Amino acid sequence: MSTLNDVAAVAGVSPTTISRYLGRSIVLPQATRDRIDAAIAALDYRPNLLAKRLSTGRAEAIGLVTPEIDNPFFAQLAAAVEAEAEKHGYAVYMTSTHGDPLREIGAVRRMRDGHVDGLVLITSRPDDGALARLLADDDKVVLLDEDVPGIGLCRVFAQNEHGAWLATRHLIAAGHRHIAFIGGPPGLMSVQERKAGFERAMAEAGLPAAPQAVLLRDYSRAFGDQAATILLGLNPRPSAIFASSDYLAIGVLGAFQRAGLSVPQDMSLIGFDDMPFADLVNPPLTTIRQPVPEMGRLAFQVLLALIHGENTARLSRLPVELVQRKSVAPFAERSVT
Amino acid sequence: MSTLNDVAAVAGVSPTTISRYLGRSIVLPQATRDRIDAAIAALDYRPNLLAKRLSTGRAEAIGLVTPEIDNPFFAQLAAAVEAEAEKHGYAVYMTSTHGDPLREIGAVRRMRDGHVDGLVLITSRPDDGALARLLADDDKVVLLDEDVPGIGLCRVFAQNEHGAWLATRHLIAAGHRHIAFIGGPPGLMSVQERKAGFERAMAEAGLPAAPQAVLLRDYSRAFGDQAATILLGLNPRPSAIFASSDYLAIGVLGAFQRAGLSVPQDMSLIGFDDMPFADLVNPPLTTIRQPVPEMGRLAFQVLLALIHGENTARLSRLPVELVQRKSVAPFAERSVT
DNA sequence: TCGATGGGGTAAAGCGGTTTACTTGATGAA
DNA sequence: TTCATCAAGTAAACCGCTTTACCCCATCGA
Repeated sequence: MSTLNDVAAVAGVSPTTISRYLGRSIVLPQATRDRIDAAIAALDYRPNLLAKRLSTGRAEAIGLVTPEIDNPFFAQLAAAVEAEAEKHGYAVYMTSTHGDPLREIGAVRRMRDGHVDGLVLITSRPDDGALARLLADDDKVVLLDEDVPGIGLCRVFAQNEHGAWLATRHLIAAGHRHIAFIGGPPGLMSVQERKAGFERAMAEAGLPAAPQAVLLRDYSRAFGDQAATILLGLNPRPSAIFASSDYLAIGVLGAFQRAGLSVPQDMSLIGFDDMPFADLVNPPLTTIRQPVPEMGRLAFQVLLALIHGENTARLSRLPVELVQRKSVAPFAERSVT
Repeated sequence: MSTLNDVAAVAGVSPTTISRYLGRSIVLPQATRDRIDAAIAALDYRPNLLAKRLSTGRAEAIGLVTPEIDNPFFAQLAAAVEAEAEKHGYAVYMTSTHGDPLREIGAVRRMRDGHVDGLVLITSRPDDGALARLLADDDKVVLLDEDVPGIGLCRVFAQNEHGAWLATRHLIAAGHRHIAFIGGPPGLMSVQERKAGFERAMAEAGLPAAPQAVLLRDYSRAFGDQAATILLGLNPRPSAIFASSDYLAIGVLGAFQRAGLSVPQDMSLIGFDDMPFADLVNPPLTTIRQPVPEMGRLAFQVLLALIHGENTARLSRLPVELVQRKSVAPFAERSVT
C-alpha cells in the first residue's frame, strides 16, 4: 500500500504538492500534472481515508443505528437512508442494536468516536434517560421514526396519531363497534401517538375504548399472537383489531389461524407500517402506509443540512395513508358470538 | 472532546504513561492509577478511534458488503454476521450495493481504505472479472453465500446442489413428472449448483428436464412472476415448479393468484432459502432451508481466523434441509389439464 | 534598475494516538 | 562502596495525510 510520500518520490515533487493537487488547492503546469498522474497510476495509490479523516476532521460518512436490521421495516428505512447518502457521496456505517440499551449506547459511542460526521438514529425502545444523556450535547444527530424524549435533536417521524385515527375510522366505517388496540411498549412515542389516534376516533364516534381491549407490550410477532389470544377470551369479544404495527398484525394472524378463525370473516384486522410482505400474508393486510423511502431520504437530508451548518426543520411529520387490502370486512352479527 | 494530552496534563504524567496504562503495557502504583482514572473521568476522555487505528494499523472492525439490505434473506445474514462480530468485540460497518457493480467495487474500496481489518462480501451478480481483479491480492476477505470465481478467497456457502436435489426429489416423490426450474442469473454459482441438483434428481428418476421448462434470469419477484406466466403456457404444462429462491417463489405465487390458479391444488411449488415470511405467504411455502445464522457466524469466524493469521477452512458448505409446509401436493391428473 | 507580482512550488506543524528505547532514583547483594 | 537491578516513568519517532506560511525565480512596469 503506497503512500503520498512514495508518490511524491516517484513524481519528483513534495508530498505537499501532491496533496494540494489532489485537493485542487493548487494549479500546476501540465508537465507536472502528468508526472504526478503517472506516479499515482504506477503505484496504484489510494489515499488512506483514516489519515485523511484524522487530519481534516471530516469523514464524509454518517452512522446509521437501527434496531433489528432483519426487520423488513427497519431494513427498508436503512436502505432509503443509504440510497440518499450515496447520492451525496457519503458512506454509511450501519449497526444494529437488537433493542439492547447497552448495545445502543455502545453503537452511538463507536459511531461518534469512529468519526462519522453525523448520526441517524432509529431506536425502538423507551429510553431510561441514558441515551438522552449520551446525546444531550450532541447536535448532528437525527432521530428517525421514534423519539428519544428530553433532547432537542432534529426528528423525522410519520403522522402516527393521524394514521391511527384513519385506521380506526376505517374499522368504524365498516360498522365495527367493539374494536381492540394492540401496541408496543407503553413508553414509546409511536405507541402513545397511535393509541391517542385510536382513542380520538373512538371518542368521535361515541364509542367506548374498553381498557381491557387495549393491550400494550412490544412490537413483536409473539406479542401479537398473545394479545390476539387474550382478545378472543374477552366478553364482549371485539369484532375488529387495530394492531399498531404489521409485525403485531402478523402475530395476530398466526394466533387466529391456530384457533381456526378466519380474517376478515370472523375478525377484521388492520395493521400499521405497510412493511414489505404485508401484501403477501393471508389475507393481504389492510394497513396504514408510512412513507418509508421519503422518511429515510428526509432524515439524511436533514442530517446533511446539520453537518453543513445550515438550519433545517427540527421536526418533520410525514404523511401516512390507508392501504386497503383484504383483512377488513363489514361488521356482521355472527362475528360477535 | 479531550485528548490524551489533556488527560496527561491533568493527571500530571506524560501521555505515554496514560497510553501504556490504558493499553495495559505498564504497571503503575495505585496512587498514579487513581490520578489517571480521576483525570479520565473528569475530562470524560474517550480515545479517538481514528488516531488509534492510524497508529496501530488495527481497526477491530470489519466491513460487510451486501446486495439489497431490504431483502430479508440478506438482512438476516447480515444480522448473523453482526451478532457474531459483536461477540468478539468487533464493530461491523455495513454497506449495501443494490447489485450495482460500480457500487460494489466502490464499497469494497471504501471498506478497504477505511481500514477495516477484513471484509465479508455477499455478492449477488455474476462478476465480469472486475471484482475478481480488485480482490485478487486481498486476503482477509471471506465470500459469503455466493462466489466470485477466479480468486482464492475463503468461502462460506450452503449446500446448493444437495438442497436442489432434495427439493426436486420431494416433488418427484409426490408423483410429479413435469417439473419446471426457475433460477437467477445463469453466471451465478448458486444458480448453476441448484440447477445441477435439479437435473441430477430428474436424471436419477429417469425424467427429462425439458429445456423450455428451465428458466433463468434473476432472483427477483418480478422474474418469478414472468416465469410463472411463461410456464403456464407450456405444453405439456408442468405440474410442479422448483423456484430456486423464495423471492422467485413469491413472484410465482403472485402470478398464479392473478391467473386464478391455486397452489398447491393446481400447481405444486417449492422454494429455496426459507427466508423470513416464507411461512406467512399463502399458502405457507415448502422450501429448502439454508442455515442462515450459522452461515453468518461461520463467515465471521473464518474472517477472524484470517485476521489473526491462523489457518482455516478455505471452503465451507453448510447443510440445508427440507421444510415442508403447504405448497406441495401429490400429483393429481387434473393438474396437467 | 528596482519593486511588485505571480507562477511553481516546499518545510514544517499539526491531527491523536502507539511504541521503542531510554532515563532516573532507590534498593539489594557482593 | 560499588555495581546490578528494578520500579516508575518519559522523549521522540511514527502512522499518512492536510494546511499554513513561506520561498525562490522570472517577468514586467515605472
